[in-house]
Amino acid sequence: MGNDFKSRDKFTTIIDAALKVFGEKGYYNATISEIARAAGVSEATIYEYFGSKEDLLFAIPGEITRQAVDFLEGMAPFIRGAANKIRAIVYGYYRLYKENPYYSSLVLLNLKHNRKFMDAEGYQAVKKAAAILLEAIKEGMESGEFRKDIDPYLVRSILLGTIEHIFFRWHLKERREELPDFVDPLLEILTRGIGKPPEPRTYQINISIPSEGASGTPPAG
Amino acid sequence: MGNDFKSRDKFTTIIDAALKVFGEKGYYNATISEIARAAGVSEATIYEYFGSKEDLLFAIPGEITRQAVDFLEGMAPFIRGAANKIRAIVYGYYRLYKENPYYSSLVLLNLKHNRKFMDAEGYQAVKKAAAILLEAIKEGMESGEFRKDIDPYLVRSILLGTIEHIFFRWHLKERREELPDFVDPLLEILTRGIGKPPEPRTYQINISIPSEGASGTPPAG
Amino acid sequence: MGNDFKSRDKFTTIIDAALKVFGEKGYYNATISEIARAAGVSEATIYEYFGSKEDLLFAIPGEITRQAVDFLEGMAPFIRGAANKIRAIVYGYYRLYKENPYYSSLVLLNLKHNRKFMDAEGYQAVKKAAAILLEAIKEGMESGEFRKDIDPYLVRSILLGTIEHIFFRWHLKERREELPDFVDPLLEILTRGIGKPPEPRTYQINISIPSEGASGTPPAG
Amino acid sequence: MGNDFKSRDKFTTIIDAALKVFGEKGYYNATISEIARAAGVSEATIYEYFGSKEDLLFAIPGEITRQAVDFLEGMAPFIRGAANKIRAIVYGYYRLYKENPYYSSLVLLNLKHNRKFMDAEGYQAVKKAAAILLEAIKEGMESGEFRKDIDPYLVRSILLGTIEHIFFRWHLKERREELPDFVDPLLEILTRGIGKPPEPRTYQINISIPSEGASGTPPAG
DNA sequence: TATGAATGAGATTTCATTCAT
DNA sequence: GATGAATGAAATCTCATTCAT
Repeated sequence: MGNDFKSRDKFTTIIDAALKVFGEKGYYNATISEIARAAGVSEATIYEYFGSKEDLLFAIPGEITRQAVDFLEGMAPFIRGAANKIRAIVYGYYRLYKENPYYSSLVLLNLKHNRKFMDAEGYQAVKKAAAILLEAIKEGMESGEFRKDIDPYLVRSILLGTIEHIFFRWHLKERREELPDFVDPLLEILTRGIGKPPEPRTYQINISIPSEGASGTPPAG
Repeated sequence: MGNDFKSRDKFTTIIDAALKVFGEKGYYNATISEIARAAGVSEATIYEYFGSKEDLLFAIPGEITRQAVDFLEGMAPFIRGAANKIRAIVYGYYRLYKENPYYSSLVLLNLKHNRKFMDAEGYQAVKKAAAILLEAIKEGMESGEFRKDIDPYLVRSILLGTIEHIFFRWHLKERREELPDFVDPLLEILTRGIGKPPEPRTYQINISIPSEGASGTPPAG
Repeated sequence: MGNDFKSRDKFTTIIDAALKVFGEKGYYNATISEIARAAGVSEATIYEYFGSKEDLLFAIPGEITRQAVDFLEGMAPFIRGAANKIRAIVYGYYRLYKENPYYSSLVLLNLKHNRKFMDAEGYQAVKKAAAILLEAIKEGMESGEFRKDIDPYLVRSILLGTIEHIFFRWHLKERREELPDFVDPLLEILTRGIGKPPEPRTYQINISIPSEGASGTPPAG
Repeated sequence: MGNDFKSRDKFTTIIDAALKVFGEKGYYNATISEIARAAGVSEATIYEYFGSKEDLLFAIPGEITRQAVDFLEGMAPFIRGAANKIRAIVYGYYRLYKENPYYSSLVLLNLKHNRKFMDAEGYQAVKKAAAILLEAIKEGMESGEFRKDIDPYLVRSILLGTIEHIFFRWHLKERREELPDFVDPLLEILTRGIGKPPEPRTYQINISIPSEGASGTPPAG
C-alpha cells in the first residue's frame, strides 16, 4: 500500500538477479530476458524500475558498495595507526570481494571498464573508498609511521592493483582455485617497503679492564 | 610469393585496423564493418582471414606480445641479479603498454576479461612473460637477494597488479593525464619490502690501553 | 449526484488533456501515460472512462463539434439568403478551428484520416455540419441565387477543402505564421463563380429620324 | 556487377512494396516486416537500403513526384494562357492521384501530416509543383486574364484544397465510390470567380433607312 | 582471392491494457 | 471509483556471418 518506490522487494529482486547474471556472463552477453527470468518478473517490469540495461548495471554497485563504505567510515576513527587502518581497509575489500563473488566479478570485469560508469552515481561510493585509503596512507606519512619520500598514490595503486589482480585471476579461473589469503603477506611486504627503517641506535659499552693483560670480547649481536 | 606477401600485408592490415578499433571502442562496441572500413577491405575479406570476430580479437596480441617476449628472453641471460632482471621486465611492460596504447587498452580492457582468451594461442605469450617474471623472483629468493619467506606469486601479483592498475586508470581517463613514471619508485618499495635486511655486522674494535688507568668515552651518536 | 458531478469533471478533464496531447503530438506519438499525467489521473483511471486509446480519441470531437453544430442549426433559420447562410457556416468553421487549435489540429491531422472514425459517434456531428452546408448550397440553387448547372457537392468540396487546406498549413508550420483572414475573399470568389450572371437586359432605343436622308459610317475593322 | 546502388531493382521493389503497404494501412500501422514480405526480401535488407522506417517513408515520393514535376516543367512553356496552364497542372494532379492511389493515399493521409517530411528531400518536389501553380496564377493576374484584386495564395489554396479534399474522401471511403470528374467544373467555377468580367462593349449600330416608310430591324445579338 | 549483397537471429525497448487492492 | 504495479505482445533495428560471383 503505497511503498515509496513501487515495491522495494521487487527492486531488490531485480538487482540481485542482474548481479548474478551480469556477474556470470558479463554485461554484453547477459540479456534482459535472462535477468527477467532469474528475477521471476517480466522484461517489461525491469523497465518499470530501470530505464535501460545500462541503468540497471550502474544501479547495482550503489547499494552494496555504499554499505561497505559506511562500514569503513564508521570504523576508521577507532583504529589506531595508519598501518592498522590500511589493514582494515584492505581486509574490507578482501571480505567484500570474496563474499560477493558476483559483485567482484561485475565490478572487476565489467564496471571498471565502463567510462560511463565514472559518471554514474554508484561510482561515488567506489571513489570514496579509494579516498579513505589514500588518507590513511598520507596519515601514516605524516605520523612518521611511513617514510616521507614515497608517493601515496603509488602506494594506493599497489594495494588496489594487487587486490584486483588476485581476484581477477580467481574469477578468470572461475573460482575453482582456492583464493590465496594474501592480505597479511601483502601488508607485510608493503610495510617493510614503505616503513621507516630503524634509527641507528646508540650502544652503551662498558668496559672493565682487569688488572692484568686482557682480551676483547665481541659485541653481543 | 607475390601473392603470399600480398596476403601477409592484408593480414597485418586487418590486425592493425582491428587493434585500433577494438582499442578505441572496446570489443563489443566495435563492429566488423568499422574494422573493414578502417582496413580498407570488405567485411567478407575479414572472414577470409579470420573465422570470427572473436578469432580476430584473439589473433591480435599474438604478434606484438611475442615480440616483447622474445626480446625479454633474449635479454634475460645477460642481466645480473634478480632485481635487475625484474626491473628489466617491469620496464618492458611499461614501455610496451605506454608505446602501444591501443594494445594495452585492448589487453587490459578486453582480453584479460575473456575466459576464452585463456585457451587462445595469443595467451601463451602472455603466460610466458608472466613465467619469466616469476622465475626472476624465485631466482632472487634462491640467490639470497630476497628473503626466503615471501610468496613469489604474491610478489608477481603485486608487480603485475600495480602495472595494470596504473595503466588501467590512464586508459579510463582516456589518456589525458600524464602517465606517472612509476617503475623505479615501485621497485624501490618492493625491493625494500622483499629484500634481505642487512646482516648484523661484526665490528672489530681495537682498544689500546694506556699505561695508566683510563676511561672510554661513548661514541657521539 | 456529488459523485456524478465528480465523474463528469474527471471525464471532461481527461478529454481536455487528451485533446491537448493528441493535438500537440499526434495520435500515435501521444501516450496514455502522458495524457494521464496531463489530466492528473492515473492511467488506469482513463480506462475506467474510456475503453481504449482509440475510443478516447473518438470521444473528443463529440462535445465540441456538437456545440458548434447546435449553434449553426439554431442560427440557420434566421439568416436570409443562401449566400449569407454559407457565409455564416464558413465563418463558423473558421472561428471554431482558429479558436481551438488543438481541436483543429486533431481533426485535420488525426481524425479525418481514420477510417474507423467514420463509424464513431463523434463523426455524426461532423457529418451534420457538412449536410447543413450542402443544404444551403442547394437552397441557393433553387432560389436562383446560384446557377443551376453547378454541382453542389463540388461547391461544398471547394469550401471545405479550402478551409482545411489553409488550417492544415497553419498547423504544419506550427502556427507560427499568421492565419490569413480568408473567409471573405474566398466567398467573394466563390460567389462570383457560382452566382447567376446578370440577365441580358433589354434596352429601349428611341430613334427619331430627321427629315432629310442620312448615311451611317461603316464600323472600322 | 557493380551497380551503383546495390541493386536498383531491389531499391525499387522495396519502395513499391512500401508504397503499397503504407498506402493501405498508414504509416504507423504498417510494419517493416509486412513491407519486407510484400517486397520479397528480409527485414534486414530493407535496412541495407534505408536507414529507418521513416527514411523509407520519405524516400517514396521522391521518385514519383519528381517525375510528375519534370513533366509539368517541361510542358508549361508550351501552354498558352494562364488558365490553360492551371488546367494542365490541376489535371496533372488529378491524373497523378487517380492513377497512383497508393501514392495519393500516402501523401494525403501520411506524409502531409508529418512535420519532419518538410525537411526531407522528397518534399522539394512537392514544393516545386506548388510553386509552379502559384506562378501560373500570378501570370494570369499580370496578363489580365484574371482580376488583379485576388490573392494568388488563396486561389492556390482553393485549387489544392479542393483536389485534396475530394481525393481524401475517395480514399476514406476506400475508393468504392466513383471518383467524380471534377477538374473542369472546378476550373469553370474558379475561372468565373477570378476571371475578368467582360468589358462593357460598345455596339455599332448601322441603320439604313429606306426611302419610303420603313420598319426597324432588331439589333443583331 | 575479394566482395557486394543478403539475411537469420536476436536484443532492447515501448505501451496499451489489465487486475488486485 | 481510483490506482500502483505488472505484463503481453510487438516493433524497430543491429550485426556477425554467409554465399554466389
